[in-house]
Amino acid sequence: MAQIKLPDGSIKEIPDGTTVGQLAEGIGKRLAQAAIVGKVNGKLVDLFYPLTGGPHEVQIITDRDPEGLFVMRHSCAHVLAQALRHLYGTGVQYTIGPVIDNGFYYDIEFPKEVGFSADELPKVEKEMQRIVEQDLPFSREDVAPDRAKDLLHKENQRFKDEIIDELAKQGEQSVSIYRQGDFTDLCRGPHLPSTGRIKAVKLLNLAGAYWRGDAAREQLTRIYGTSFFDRKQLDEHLRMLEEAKKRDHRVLGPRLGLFTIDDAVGQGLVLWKPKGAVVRQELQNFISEHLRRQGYQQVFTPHIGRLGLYKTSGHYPYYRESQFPPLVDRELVDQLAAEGCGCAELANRMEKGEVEGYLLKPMNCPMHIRIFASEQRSYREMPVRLAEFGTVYRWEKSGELGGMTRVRGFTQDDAHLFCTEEQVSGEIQGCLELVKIVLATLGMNQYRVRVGLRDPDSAKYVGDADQWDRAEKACKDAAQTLGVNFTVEPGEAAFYGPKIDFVVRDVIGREWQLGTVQVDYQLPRRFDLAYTGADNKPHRPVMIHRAPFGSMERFIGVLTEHFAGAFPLWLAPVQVAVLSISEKSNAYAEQTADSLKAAGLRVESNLSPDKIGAKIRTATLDKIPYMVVLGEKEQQAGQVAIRHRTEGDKGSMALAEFIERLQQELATRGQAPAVANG
RNA sequence: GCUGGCAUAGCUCAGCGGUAGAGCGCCACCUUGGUAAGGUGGAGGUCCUGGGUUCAAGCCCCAGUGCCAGCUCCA
Repeated sequence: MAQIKLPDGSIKEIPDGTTVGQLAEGIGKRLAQAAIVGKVNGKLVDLFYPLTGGPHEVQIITDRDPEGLFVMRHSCAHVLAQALRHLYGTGVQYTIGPVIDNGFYYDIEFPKEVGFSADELPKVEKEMQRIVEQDLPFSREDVAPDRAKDLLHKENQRFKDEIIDELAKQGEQSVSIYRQGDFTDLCRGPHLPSTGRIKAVKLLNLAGAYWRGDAAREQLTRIYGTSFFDRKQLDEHLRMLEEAKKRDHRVLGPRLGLFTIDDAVGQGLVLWKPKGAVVRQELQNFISEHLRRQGYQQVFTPHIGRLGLYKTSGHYPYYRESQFPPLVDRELVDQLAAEGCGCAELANRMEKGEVEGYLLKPMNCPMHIRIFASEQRSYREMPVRLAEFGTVYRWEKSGELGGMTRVRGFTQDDAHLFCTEEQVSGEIQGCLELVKIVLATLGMNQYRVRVGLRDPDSAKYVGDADQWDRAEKACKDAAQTLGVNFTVEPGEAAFYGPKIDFVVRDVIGREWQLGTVQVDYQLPRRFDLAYTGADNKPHRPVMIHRAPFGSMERFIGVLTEHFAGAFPLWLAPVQVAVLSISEKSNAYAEQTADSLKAAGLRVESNLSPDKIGAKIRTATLDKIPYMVVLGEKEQQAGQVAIRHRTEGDKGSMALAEFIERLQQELATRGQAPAVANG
């Protein structure tokens, strides 16, 4: 007899060899019908998995469990590969087909004569549907690795060899083969009882992918799909994808006049248009207030600096690939040209440090360090906190660029804190507090925090172990004090010190690193920085790099999506739209707009001959927070009729009162709604 | 950088190897209106760039550039 314990705590005795499916049947008919797979002692197994001995903890996974969806999607990947073989012949090579967030994919190598395109996805879907309707049962066979290879060779598959060899090397005595109908695949499983359990499947797009993620190896076609247990959920998911597309900052940004990226200017170089500049300026003002409060000092530094500076910092040539090539000193170029020096030779000499040149700065820190080093420093003035909205340039590979989130020139809300060893902990806390204020004010609560620590088994880190221990503890403590969920990730530290990253997810599900706080022992040493201690001896300061927004470009890109372009009043490029009912009221409207502008508000008037409905629609689509509707009625009463973008008609009030309320809302940065009903 | 797809009016997109299209936007005129689209007319094109095939190329071929998806990378 086998002993099993069910999730409700009940204990059952069943004959040895009873399958999970049979167990489900014994519990209830409906459960058996809904059953997808079983979970035995925490491991997912097929319904035909036999239970023996025990005691085992057994749970029946149904289509209502997340694991059920996972298994179904995995089975979908198999059906996809099967359909492709039906349509494009046995020359179709299938490699790996895992489940991912919100779906699955399969990496395929098509025979050379097949030019597979996205247009054919519906055809493939139809074939998958046919396979689903046949309701083919999935079966499993456990075989020795060599036997598995033979089986798959019979299916014409060669990629699987490599996976099987690896499993064998890991000591696996047997591997599992799954089959449904005429399809055979190496797979860990488990799978659905049969293909008929797939209810709603949709192939989404294709993309290139490398075999084993290695650019040197075969290029495969990755086919993405998703599936759900009912049509409604699939439709809802597809609708959400559409919705997400509408929030995409690459669409919204240009439409709302925030920024443009112009091929004539260059790839990955952002042109901030007037409305985008307003948003950026407001954010910078906001953060500057907090910088002053926290005792930062603002500095400005140039866009280029001598190559030698970046050799000292270690940025050149170590990160050469991700920098724009150096600018070479004019006189030297002339002289070298006269000598007949070629490009290869020039690069060579530059590397060796024989050629003077300038680098478009990839980071601000070396220049801030030189500011710190420009004076003799006493422990009494520490910490020194130097802040700059500093623009840096990085040579991102062309395929990496996109929108505002991955660009070649960007402005960091950067700062470098030079402090004593004892001050590190407090300074980190101050940095995190700032990030927390920023994100809270903007209502961005969907972020995660990563504390990157050193890998204890690696020797690549600089600084002594004591320092590291203290700094890592300071980072962890600060994250704890901050009161946010954070993960500790050993091996994720920079080589020069531990770090804390804030990662935000955008509407398409991509994650972006925004704010970052990093402790650095390396640069103070490379630049031989020192301050005089109370003991009248020189001491090495510790540096902290921090950027709460990360970069203005990326931050505003993500922020645009976060608000779907509808910025809160304090950030809105246009805060109030003044709309005249008819041209008879244009004069009153203009006068009102002037008063609003005089009060410091950003105002746009619409005095066109459009009807009021159309004007309201336009202003609403432009995401302007407040509308002032002005007709003869308002003029006679000496009032303004207020409409809020999302809340609709707010009734009339005196202009002075409206201004007063807006100013209140601005003062609190929208933390308290200003124009309430009435 | 690699693979695939795409590139036509300011925007979103149709388009057949044979005279370049629609909707929105823009401009003008009519209308002077009351809380998400009033009507009419008009302007606007290097069909991404450079080559090639063809009597004829926006369409077919080659190369380049850019964008999108993904891979790889991301101090």
